Amino acid sequence: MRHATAPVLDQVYGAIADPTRRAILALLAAGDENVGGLAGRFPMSFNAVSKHVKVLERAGLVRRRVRGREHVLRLQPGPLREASRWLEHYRTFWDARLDALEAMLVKDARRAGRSHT
Amino acid sequence: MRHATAPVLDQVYGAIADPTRRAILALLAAGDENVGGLAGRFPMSFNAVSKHVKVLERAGLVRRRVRGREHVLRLQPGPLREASRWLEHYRTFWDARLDALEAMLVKDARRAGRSHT
DNA sequence: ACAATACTCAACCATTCGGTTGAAGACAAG
DNA sequence: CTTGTCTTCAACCGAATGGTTGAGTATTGT
Repeated sequence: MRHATAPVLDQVYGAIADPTRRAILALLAAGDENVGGLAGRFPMSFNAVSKHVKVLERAGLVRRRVRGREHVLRLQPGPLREASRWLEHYRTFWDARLDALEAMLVKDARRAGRSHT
Repeated sequence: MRHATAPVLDQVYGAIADPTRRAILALLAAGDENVGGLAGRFPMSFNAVSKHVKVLERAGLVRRRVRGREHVLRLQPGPLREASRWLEHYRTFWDARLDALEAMLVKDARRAGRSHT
């Protein structure tokens, strides 16, 4: 159970931990945009948005294509797939583990009930 | 497409963005543990681990039950399910969006090919 | 009663983060 | 060529993070 991709996960989960960045991803899902197009939709400076985009880019969630003076951003689904797979895998694993634990507790409770009857 | 649960997501994704905390969750999946039991497995101080546990607790991923002088931690799957659902939902959505976009590009390329043949 | 154990709390430190402003660079349009 | 537009870069700021150490608080064991 080794995490060769741990740094990627760090970056991806770190990136989507911020609501502004999740919103940017949601906007980009509706179509490519340049930085200014995104910035207009947030109550913060252009530069702040530019920084958020850079974080998403470093996490591999967004690709930038420079076209003239505009930088057009496109969603990049690969890392998200990976992050989702990791979470989903562990979630089912943990769920199963906790279900088993609960079943065990129920069994114990039943035994205890029988013993003092 | 509203995010009523956004703060929860912030905390959960923020929590699992750290490799130490992911490792703690993995350990707890193998069974309940107290803080010291976890701390022994990491190359950092007891207090550092205690802090990580507190972060996981605040994110709702772990529940603490004080039993005498020991604090025994148990995995709490609820928030993880939520985080996983969110990611999975958006992932499929984004995948579909990008597939559609690619299909459109392919169609355009085909048209372009026909036009200059 | 005393010592050891399992913790938390508080202070501190360096680094990162999320935001700002101001400047400079690259391109477009007049 | 000059002006305006789209963007990055750099410096700065306050707050949060991830780590440390030191002290204090319960609880357990002798």
